[in-house]
Amino acid sequence: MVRGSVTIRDVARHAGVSISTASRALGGGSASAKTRTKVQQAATALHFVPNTAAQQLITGRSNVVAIMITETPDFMFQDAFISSITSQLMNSFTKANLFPFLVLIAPNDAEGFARLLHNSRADGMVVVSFHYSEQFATVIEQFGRPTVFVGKPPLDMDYPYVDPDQLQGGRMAGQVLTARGRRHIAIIEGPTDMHSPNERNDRTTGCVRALHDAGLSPIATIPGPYTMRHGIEAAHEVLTEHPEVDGFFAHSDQIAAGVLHLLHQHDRHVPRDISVVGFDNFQVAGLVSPPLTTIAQPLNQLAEAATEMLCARLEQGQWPYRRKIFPVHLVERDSV
Amino acid sequence: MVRGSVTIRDVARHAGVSISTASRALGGGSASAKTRTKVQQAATALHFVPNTAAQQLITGRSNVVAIMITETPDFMFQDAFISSITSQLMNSFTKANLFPFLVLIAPNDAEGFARLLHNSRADGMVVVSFHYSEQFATVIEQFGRPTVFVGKPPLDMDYPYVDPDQLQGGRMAGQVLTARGRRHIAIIEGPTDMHSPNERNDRTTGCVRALHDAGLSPIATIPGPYTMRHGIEAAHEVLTEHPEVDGFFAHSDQIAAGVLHLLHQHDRHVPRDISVVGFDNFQVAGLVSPPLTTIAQPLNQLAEAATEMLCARLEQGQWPYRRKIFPVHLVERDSV
DNA sequence: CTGAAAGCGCTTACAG
DNA sequence: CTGAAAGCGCTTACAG
Repeated sequence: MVRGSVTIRDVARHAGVSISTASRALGGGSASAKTRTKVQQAATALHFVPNTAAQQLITGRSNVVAIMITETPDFMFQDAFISSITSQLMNSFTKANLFPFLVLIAPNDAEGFARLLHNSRADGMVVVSFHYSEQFATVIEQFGRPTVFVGKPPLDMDYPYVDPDQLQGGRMAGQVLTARGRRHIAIIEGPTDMHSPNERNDRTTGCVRALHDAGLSPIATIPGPYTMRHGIEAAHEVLTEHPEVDGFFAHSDQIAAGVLHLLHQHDRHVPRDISVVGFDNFQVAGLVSPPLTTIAQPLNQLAEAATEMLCARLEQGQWPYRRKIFPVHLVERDSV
Repeated sequence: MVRGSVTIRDVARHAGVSISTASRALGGGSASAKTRTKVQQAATALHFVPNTAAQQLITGRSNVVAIMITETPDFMFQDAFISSITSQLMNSFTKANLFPFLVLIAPNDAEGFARLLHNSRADGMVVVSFHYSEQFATVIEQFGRPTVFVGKPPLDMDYPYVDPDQLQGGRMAGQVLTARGRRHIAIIEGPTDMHSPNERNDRTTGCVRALHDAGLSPIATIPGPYTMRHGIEAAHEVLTEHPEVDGFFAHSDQIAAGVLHLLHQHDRHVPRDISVVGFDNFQVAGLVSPPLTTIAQPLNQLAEAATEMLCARLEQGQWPYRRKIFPVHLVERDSV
């Protein structure tokens, strides 16, 4: 590992074999058992560490895989979805003997993204949080190596992906609200730039369908970032313009926490006066007051599936499947 | 970027010059203005992206810098200190044209650490959260490249570092408690494995000195992880064994949040009956009830200094200085 | 099973 | 300023 250190040439000499034999003995090539031990002992004795740059130059493989996140570092570490899925991905890639490289970049810095991605030397990539822009789409395309999305990619980007069943999640949220007798329901959405401009958010669509089944329509649909602040501001807006509101479907627990916070400030009792449903089932869902009824998504399964897909693609040269959708389920607490 | 793609040879041919001239024109070498434009145009036209593996093989430099964190991914993303310092480091390294590689590894997996570090191809490293073990110390030593610590390294590891003034921070905490008339003060420490076994925690030492100046000693000193749970359990222990307790110094805001939580459960009023001081001044300090009086440390300055030190070492071949200590300050809220 | 040779894509003395 | 050549440390056909 130290600069100017021992090379395979030294190992070969020490073991009394040629360089090519040493290389084979160390790797998977053919070599007699005797030679193999001799060479491996030499390598150990000399603390030989192969030069990854040279290996990569020959084989074209780095065993590095990029995890792409278009968020500011601050947000990434505060956001439970991203940090959690990222940590799961790092775990499963490491288990698969791949080396995760975090490509963390602000949503407006496509050039920095290209540089970082290139310098990661990655063989493949998983996109965790993608805020759409043409430049970013172009960089991913030019990357030209196997790439899988966590979350459905924008319509014009045809990449394999894993996703929780968003439609079903939205439907469950709508159903639990209407079943409770709520009739004036507002939807506080996540950001709109994570899918194509003309595409509707699946969580919203699912919810709208459930409302429709009960003869209803949402009284408001307000997009924004996955933050508590967005929840607070959106709930404020709804309360002001639609004081009759009696139900909220928030697209994340964090947003729901903001909604609860505002309702509490305005002395609207949850769940007596108003019901609130979240999405994610993260830790915060159990900590807010009242504890939040929410839709749980299986993050670990998403991460594992993404890893498996990418590994298969890297090893067998083709995707085992193009997409995998995971069921979600309702976690009932006290906010409905 | 695509496999089997354009090389400098293609660029040279397209520009009508030799490979060596192309290389010089693209890099910092000598070349006529005319040649330089010609080559750069060719590179752009062909979408040339230099092969970093080849560059590294020649120059011995990758421009990658490792950020080492011996924690489980889960903890890292939940811990405000680590995630915050990491995100600041990533920012400042990126600004310095270096590529941060997160080496995130469980505290017991020294072998995995060695592999990850090696595969990062890093030119240097900054150690953010170091839980001591001989194996880890050995891996860092064998890494053999410039390494700087955030936080004072264990005594037997002589690496340059940046650190907030821990001693002064502890002293401030002690002083604000004694000034408030508290006389039965417990210290809830962070982990003990982050410094050498026979070494005392500097935050504790500072606090003990302040108590000593007031003719006091701590009634208890309880180490543990930087978590809310540790705060809860330790406060419970103190309350049980030393019911006379009237002051807590928690080594992190997170621990303090746990202490506050437990005191609330046991109907001990803060700050009327008991005072609590934290450390960090993270967001949680303003959110708990009552808002927490705490010691603020300048994370961004720590990160920037670490980056500067490492950059200087990488470019000029020597450390500009071996350590840099940053002042901390007391942030008074309502818990004392 | 083993060794000599070619070559991955660059950079950098060395001559001119 | 420019080109031909050497070489970074490996791996992998190719012969034997």
